[in-house]
Order: sequence, then C-alpha cells, then structure tokens
Amino acid sequence: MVHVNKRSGLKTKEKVLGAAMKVFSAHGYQGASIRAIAKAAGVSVGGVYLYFRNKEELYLDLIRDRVEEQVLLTRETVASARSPEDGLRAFISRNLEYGLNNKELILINIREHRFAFGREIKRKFLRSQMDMLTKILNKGIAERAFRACNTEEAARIIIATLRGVVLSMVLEGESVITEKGLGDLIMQGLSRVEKNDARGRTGSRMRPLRVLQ
Amino acid sequence: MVHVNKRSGLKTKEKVLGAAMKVFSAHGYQGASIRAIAKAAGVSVGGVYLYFRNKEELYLDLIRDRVEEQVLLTRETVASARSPEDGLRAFISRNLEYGLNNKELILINIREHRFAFGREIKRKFLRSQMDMLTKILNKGIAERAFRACNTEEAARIIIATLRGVVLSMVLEGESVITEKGLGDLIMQGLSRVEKNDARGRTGSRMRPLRVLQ
Amino acid sequence: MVHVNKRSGLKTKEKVLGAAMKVFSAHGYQGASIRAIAKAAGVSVGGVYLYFRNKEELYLDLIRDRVEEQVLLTRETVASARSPEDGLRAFISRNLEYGLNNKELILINIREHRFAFGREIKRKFLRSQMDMLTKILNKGIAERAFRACNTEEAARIIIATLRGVVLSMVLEGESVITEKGLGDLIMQGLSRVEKNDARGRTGSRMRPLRVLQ
Amino acid sequence: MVHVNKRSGLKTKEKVLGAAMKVFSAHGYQGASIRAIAKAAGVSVGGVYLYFRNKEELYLDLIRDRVEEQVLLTRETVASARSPEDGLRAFISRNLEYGLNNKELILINIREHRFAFGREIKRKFLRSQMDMLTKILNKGIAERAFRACNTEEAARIIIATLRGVVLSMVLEGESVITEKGLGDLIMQGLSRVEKNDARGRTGSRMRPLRVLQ
DNA sequence: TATGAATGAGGGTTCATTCAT
DNA sequence: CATGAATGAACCCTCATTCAT
Repeated sequence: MVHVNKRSGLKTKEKVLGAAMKVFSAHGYQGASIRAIAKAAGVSVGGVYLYFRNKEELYLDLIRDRVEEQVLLTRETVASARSPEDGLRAFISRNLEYGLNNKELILINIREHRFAFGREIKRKFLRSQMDMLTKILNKGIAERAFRACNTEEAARIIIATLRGVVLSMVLEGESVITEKGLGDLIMQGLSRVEKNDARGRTGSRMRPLRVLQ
Repeated sequence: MVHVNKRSGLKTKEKVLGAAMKVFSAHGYQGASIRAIAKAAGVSVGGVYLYFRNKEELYLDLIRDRVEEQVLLTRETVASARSPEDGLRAFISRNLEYGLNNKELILINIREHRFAFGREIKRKFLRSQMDMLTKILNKGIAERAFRACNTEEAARIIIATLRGVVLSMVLEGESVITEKGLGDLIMQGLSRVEKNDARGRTGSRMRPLRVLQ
Repeated sequence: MVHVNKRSGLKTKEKVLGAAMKVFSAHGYQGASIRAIAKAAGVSVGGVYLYFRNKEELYLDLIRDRVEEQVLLTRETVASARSPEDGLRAFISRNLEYGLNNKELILINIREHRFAFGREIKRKFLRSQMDMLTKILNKGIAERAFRACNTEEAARIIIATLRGVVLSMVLEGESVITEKGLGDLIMQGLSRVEKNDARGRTGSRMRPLRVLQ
Repeated sequence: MVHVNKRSGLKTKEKVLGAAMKVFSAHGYQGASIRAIAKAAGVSVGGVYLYFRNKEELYLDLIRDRVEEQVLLTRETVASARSPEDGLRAFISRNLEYGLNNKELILINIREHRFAFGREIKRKFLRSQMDMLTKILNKGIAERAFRACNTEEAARIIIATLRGVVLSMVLEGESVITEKGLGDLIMQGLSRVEKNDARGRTGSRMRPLRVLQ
C-alpha cells in the first residue's frame, strides 16, 4: 500500500495538500491538527513532514498555488473580453466561479488574515485584482459606457462585493444570488430614476457614521 | 442567592466579556486562551468559570449580546426613514457603522463559522436583516422609486456587499470606500446608459459558471 | 492528594527538583523526559511547567543550587584549616564528601558539558575551586611545607584527580580508594627516594606525547 | 555471500563508524540521529542498518574497537619499560596520549555509562588497566623504588587521576597540565618533608566523611 | 547491496477545566 | 464568590526503524 506509483512522493504530497485544504478550511489554521490532516490524507504524521517542513509551510504552499492559478485565469478571461462591460461581467463571473470552486481557500484566506506569513501572498493577489478592475473601469468611462466615478473606490467596492457574495455562498450555502442578478445590480443599480442625476442623491438623508473612540 | 448586584457578580462577568472580546478578536477562538482572557480581565482563571460554563459558552454569550444590540439599532434606524431610498441608505450606513465599531466581532463571526453553536444566532440575525431589507425594497418598488427586481436576491446581494465591504475595512484597513460611494453604486450602478433596458444586458457575453464536481 | 500542605507550591517544586536530579543523572539531559520526571515526582506533566518554564530551566535550577552550596561549604571548610596541609586535606575531604553526596550532579555536570547554558555556572565553580587551592598551595610553599612547584598546574591536577576519583566512585561504585590513601599519595607521592631530587626524574624515560593531527 | 572486500562492504561500514564517532561525540548518544550519521558518512539511512542492527549496536561496535586497541597499545608500551618508574611514567604517558587522541570516546564512555550494554566492555578495560598498574607498583615496591602502600588503592587512584586529567583536557580545554608535572606529582607528592614518615600524616586533621543517607 | 519514503511512538509544551482552599 | 495549583489530553514535531524498490 506504500508504492502507489513510482512517483509516490508527488502523490503523497498531493494527498496531503488536498487533505490540508479540507481540514484547514473546516477548522481554521489553529484548529487544524497535523494529525487530522495526516489521517484525512491517509498518511502517517511523519509522512506530512516529509514534504512540508512544518504546519506553516504546508499552509503557505496551499494558498500560494491556488492564488497564482486564479490570478492567471482571471487575467486571461478578462483579456479576451470584447468590451468594458463584457470585461467587467467576465471579471465577476470568473471570481464567482473561482470562489465556488475554492470555498475552503476563501475561508482560509479570511480566517487567517492575522498571520504575517500569508499576508504577502494576499497583498499581491489583491493588487493584481485591483489593477485589472481599474483598467476595465477607466476604459469603460473613456468609452462612455460607464458613468464617471472614482474608479479606485468602485473597484474596491466591487471586489469587496464579490468577496461578500462568495462568502455568503460559502457560509450560508447561499443559492439565491445569480451571476446575472449580481451583474445587473452592479451595472444598473437599484434606482429606477433616469441616469445623469448624480446631484439628486444628495437629497436623501445622509447620517454621518459614528465610529466609537 | 445570586447577589446580582452586590457590585461584584455582574462586574466580573462584564470584565470577562470585555476581555474576551479583545482576546478572541486578536487571536481567534482557538488562539485565545482562558488564561489570557482571565488576565486581561484582571480575574483569576477559576473566576471565568464562575460565570461561563466553558470557553464555548463564553464565546456564545459574547456574540449573542452584540448581535441583539445590532438588530435593535438597525430596526430603529430603518423605522425612522422617510422614504425607501432613505431607508436603504440608512440600512447601509448603520451596517457600515456597526461593522467598523465591531471589527472583532465581524472577524470572529466569520472565522468561527464552523461552530454549530454559533449558527443559530447568526441565522436569526441574517433573517432579521433580510426581512428589513426586503420590506424596504418591496416598498420602494411599489412606490416606483426602485426598478422591479428579485427583491430576495437583491437583498442578499446588498447584505453580502456590506459584509464584504466591512471585511475589507477590517482586513485590509480599507479606507477608500465611502458611505456615499457605496450607496451611489448600489442605487445607480455603473452603467451610463438610460434605464428601462432590462432586456439590454442579455446582449453581453454571459459565460455559464463552471463549478467543479 | 493535592493539598500536601498549605505551601504545596514549594513542596511540588522540590519534589520535581528531586525527581529531576534522579532522572537527569540516570538518563542524561536528552535522555530524561519531562514525562519521566513528572512521574518520578508524582506530579502531572503540566505540574512541572508550573514551576519551570521549560526543561532547560529546570536543569539549570537544579545545578545552580547545588553548585553554590558546594562553593560555600568548601570555602568555609578550608577557612577553618590550621595549616596548608590541613587545608589541602580538608579541601580533598570536602570534595570527596560532596561528590559522594551528589553523585547525580557529578554525572550531570560531566555529561552535559556541551550545553552552553550550563557552561557559565561550571566555569565559575571551577574558578572558585582553583582560587582556593592555589592559595593553599602558595601558602604551603611559602611556609616551606610544600615543595616548590607550578601551583597552577598542581591545583589543576588535584582538582582533576578529585573529579576522577569521584567519577570512579560514581561510575564503578569504587570502594577501594580512601580519603587517607588519596591524601597521602598527593602529599608524598609514590617514590621512596629522598626528596629534593627534582633533577633526578629527568633520568627516566620521557616519551613525547604523540597527538594525532 | 558477505563480499568482505568487494571494495564496498567494508568501506561503508568504516565510513559509518567514522561518522558515528564524530556525531556521537558531538551530540551524545541521544542527540545523535541515525540520519545525521548516515549523512555524515555519505550513506543512505537504510545503509546504516545494513551493517548495524540498530543504534545501540553501532555504538557498541564503536567503543569496542577503540578500547581493544588501547589495551594492546598500553600493554606493549608498558612491556618495553626498563624500570618500574619508567613503566609507570610510560603508563601515564600512554593514557594521556590516548585520551587526547580519543576525546570523543572519553566523553561517550562517561556520558553513556548507564548503558548496560557498554558496561561489560568497560569493565574488562578497567581490569586490564588495573592489572598492568598493580604489577608495576608491586614490582616497584619489591625493588624498593616505590614506598610501601596499598597497591590496589594506589592503582585505582592513578587510573582515576588519569581519567580526571583527560576529562579536564577534554571538557575545559585544559592546557596547563603537563605530562611531567603530573608524573612528578604522582611520584613525589607535594610535601617537602623527608620521606619515610608514613606515621607523620596522622597528625593532620582528618575529618570523617559524612555521607548522607 | 543500497536507497529513501513511510511509519508511529514518543519528545517538549500548552491549555481547558477542576477543586481544595 | 474567588483563587490558582494541579491535571492530562492534545498539540507540533523528531527520529529509530522498516521495506518496496
């Protein structure tokens, strides 16, 4: 049962990575025990340490691969878009798809935010996402497909929204939100009134935020 | 024989709750040790167990209080809105404010999602939020202030968006997103084209999501 | 069984120290497990860590106390000697006695020599021994009780001899060597020939040491 | 089917023994890992087990060889001495030399004294040393070169002294002690007074040892 | 012969929980 | 009510040993 195939080394490493993904996402970094990961992988405890120097490195290996893959896929998807709107929809679509296919990773990323060791990877990922998105928005505004707005802010909001939606899907098993509904809301908003009324909104109540301390 | 207000009983419990909030949010559920919480509260280890049966119950007490408070505040805020749009903006505002004032709780809630014991509380909270929001949306559509749409879906998206935005603020120290920018995007969307074109969007590329397995 | 007495804290610490002495000397630093020490002390594993931050500190605490005690006792013993010869015999006597009463410590000290953390303590101990001894020797030579010799070297040899003898007693359960026999040999040597023949020895074969490399 | 000298079998065994000596002496028995020994020997982990059933046996093989060699060398050296005093000096010289050339072994022998498996080897070694020495002493006394004394005790003391001196050299990097100084002290002692005063010493203070328990 | 991936017992250490005081 | 010493299971990690190749 030990000689899965001649490259059993690689096989084991992958088994461990797969199990780690499951266990990390289910119990968090701290809550995940190497024992549990090893058991889930059908490997001995020592076996895990054959391929990863320690728990931290196993965790890092895990997220690094997935994040890089996602960056590449998104870039490629967006590049083949025919128009800014198409690009934005593709961006949304790709992110939703990615989130649904990597639920565990989403959770891990959010839950372990305080770990210095994962920070760098996440920062780079966020920056790459922001870059793609602002490019799309700027192009859309230039082509008069999108209304003028603070593209930095809009990009942030869209990314945050995607994160929130994916999170809902992961945490609550959300099934109501559709790709189209989300795209439509981001494109058209809720308001029924004619566009070009940027002034109008100021009329509504705008309570200042009260942040304690 | 409970001496509720002998100046000591309640006091200690509150000291512990306050300390627990700090420690849980700083180190996560697993990373927080009872010892650390007790020390932060200026109480003995045993003292903690005088008011909470165990770590889990302490955690539950913690989130229950805050969640209930938030539900009440939101309800009240929304109730005093003069129009659906006002109500929606107030809802957004209140949630952002709450998130900023309860960063730790946000994190804890997301990070410890796997705990069966927290599920119920969160479910009730989500339902209450959804109820308020769909009411606002339905009223807005009826009053022809909002365009027709799947209110259930829209409400979910808005709640997810708020969660995502708060998360960005907490995790990345996000400072670009403003309450107005967020409100505007939700109200008007990005598109510059005239409204009343619900059919139009279909023209854009709509890749079906590929979800693995 | 937990409340040995009101100062059970101190009691436990001492139980652990006693057990540690036994286990460390029996199995060496590396070979001694905290589990074994705890068991020998009749204490739980966690109990050990209540009084010592870690294994290293436990070990250090152990040797520090004993070494200091020995230094003081020796100093006192030597101080009350009436003559250099008396002083030397007292020094020898005290060291033998100490060695026999602290067999474990002797072993530990020798066996764990490579540990940086014990070095300082031992160095200070050796220096204090050397100081006392050279003082005795110098005085003896000045008083013409001892023959002229390199006191530094002689002191070293005597200390080494004591260490070797104690070691024999500890390792082989040596019982042939007596305090008197040892003292006599150090005082008079083996030779039957008259003294004042420092030149004579050169006659004997003196092969130079061949140290490899 | 043992292929003793197929240029490989013996070679590997020796490489391992050499590496083991280095690693054992540097880290002690417990601190030495088979992995480290294998690496130092340029051999695979499994390769070690081809020639030694386990760690213990590797250790035993190691000390056995060296000890036997030392016994032979000493015997030979002593045999060629022209007088008892020459023989004693040669014995001392040989032991010092051996100690300096086998520092690791010295340490290992002392540190791992608890191993039942090493006991026998050491016992035989000690007996052989004692035999040689008492023979020299008895002959010296018979020839009236040495003063009358308990030869068993004197031999023990001398062996212990040699062990102590070598230990000092190994542990503290002792460089003060010379072969001549040591020989002189053993031959002549410290005392300046005329010899043939075996009765005299009784005058000095002779505190009885107080051994606890 | 020789390799090195794999195993799992055991190492040091932490921490939720209990309970005598 | 309050304390904190004590417990022991569980954590991460190492390493002697085995065995398919």
